[in-house]
This record gives sequence, C-alpha cells and structure tokens, in this order.
Amino acid sequence: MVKMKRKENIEGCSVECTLNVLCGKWKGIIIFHLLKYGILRFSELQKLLKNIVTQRMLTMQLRDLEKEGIVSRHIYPTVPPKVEYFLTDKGKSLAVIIQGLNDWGSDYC
Amino acid sequence: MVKMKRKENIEGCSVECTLNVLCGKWKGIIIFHLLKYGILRFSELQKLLKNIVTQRMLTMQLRDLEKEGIVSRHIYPTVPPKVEYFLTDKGKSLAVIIQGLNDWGSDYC
DNA sequence: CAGGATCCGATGCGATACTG
DNA sequence: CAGTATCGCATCGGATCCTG
Repeated sequence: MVKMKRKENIEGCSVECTLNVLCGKWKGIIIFHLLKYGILRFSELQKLLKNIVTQRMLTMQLRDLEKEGIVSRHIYPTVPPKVEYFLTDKGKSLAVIIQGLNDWGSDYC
Repeated sequence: MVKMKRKENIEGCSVECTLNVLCGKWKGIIIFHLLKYGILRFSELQKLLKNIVTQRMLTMQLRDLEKEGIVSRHIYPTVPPKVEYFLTDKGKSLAVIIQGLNDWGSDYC
C-alpha cells in the first residue's frame, strides 16, 4: 500500500495521508535510520537493511520519499559514484511519529 | 501493503512491525474513528467512511485488525443483526500514534 | 444489517541482469 | 557504487451479487 494516493479526505482525518507517506516496504526503517545517522550513502542504507532489500526496491522507496519531500540526496560527481541521502526538515518532523511507531512495536510485537 | 508480514527484525527497529498493523486501506481511519466514538456499528463505520469503502473491504480490514488484537466486536443475536466494534486495550494504546499521524497529515498534506 | 463468495484488474515487490 | 531495465507472480483492493 504504497501509491494508493487518496484525494478524498474523511472529515478532518488526515491519518491516511501520513500513512501514505510511511507505508511502503522499508520506508519506515529508512527514515528511522536516517534519523539516527543523519546522512547515509546508498550502500550504507543497504547494509543497515541487512541486504534484505534489493537495489531496485531501495531505489524505489527512496525516490518515493524524495517525491514526498521527506528525503533529499547529494550526488558527488565522482568515479565511482557516491550518493548521500538525508532527511529534509519535513522528514525530520516525522521523528516523533517514527519514535512512537518504534516504541509501540517494541511493546506489542 | 497490508499482509506483508515481516519476520526479520532490523537491528532493534520495530517501526515496520507497527506499520504492518496500521497500513492497509482504511485501517488508520477506522482506528481513528473508534478512538473518537468508542463503539461503532458496522453500518456507522461505513457511513463515517462516507461509503467510499465497500462492505467487503470494511469487513476485511476489521478482520485484520481483529486478528492483530486491535479491535473486538460484540454480536447481538438479533434480527436484523447488529454488530458493534470497539478497540481493545492494545488498540487504545495506539491513540498517541494515531493522533500524531493525524496532526502531521494536517500540517504537511 | 452485516458479511460471505466470485471475478478481475492494478500494483507492490522480488529476482536477475546490465551499465556509466 | 548507484543505479536502470525486464520479467513475473502474489496480493491488494474494487465491483457485483447473494444470504441468514
């Protein structure tokens, strides 16, 4: 459930709106780690996700988050290429929520 | 992205675990409304969702939430049938998170 | 009223291979 | 190293119809 953008807003409930940003495989963890480490290279993110995720998936999730204005990236024009990902202010504002999700998960899963 | 249960736990990150519970179309809003109203009949939930959701979908999401121990239901053996849904303690513990999601959505969407 | 049964399209997600 | 391109399946989710 990832790209299921919804335009209709259910009477003052913006819950789904936020979930649309967070739901998508690995997005939560990606933000979690970026909050923790600040800046991470593509390969570092992949390692943190224990190589469970394929490059393709990681790329897609990062692109989605970029579109939403949650993460941004800095590309070094070097060889071999080096790309760093970091949270935008909008992304950092998710800190409380991510922390809450993490805590709840620790308690109830 | 609803049934994508993940067993692997990424080094002390339980974020995805919670997202697995919340992600699924309408689950967030369902919990949001149950937090707000306490108890809701099937048909009341459907109206609150502005009839956007089909009975089938609403039923499925409620069954998922029930399996996770988030909601519970009380069936009145009457004709016509009457079924009430309400949050379990585990479900109520999501209040802070749901509120956070709602606030963030209001601010950034 | 609440919800089960079917059908069916959309897309989420994975595996694999290739490139500047 | 950090991607893009293809292929393919599983499942998510919508529409419709049926029932105790």
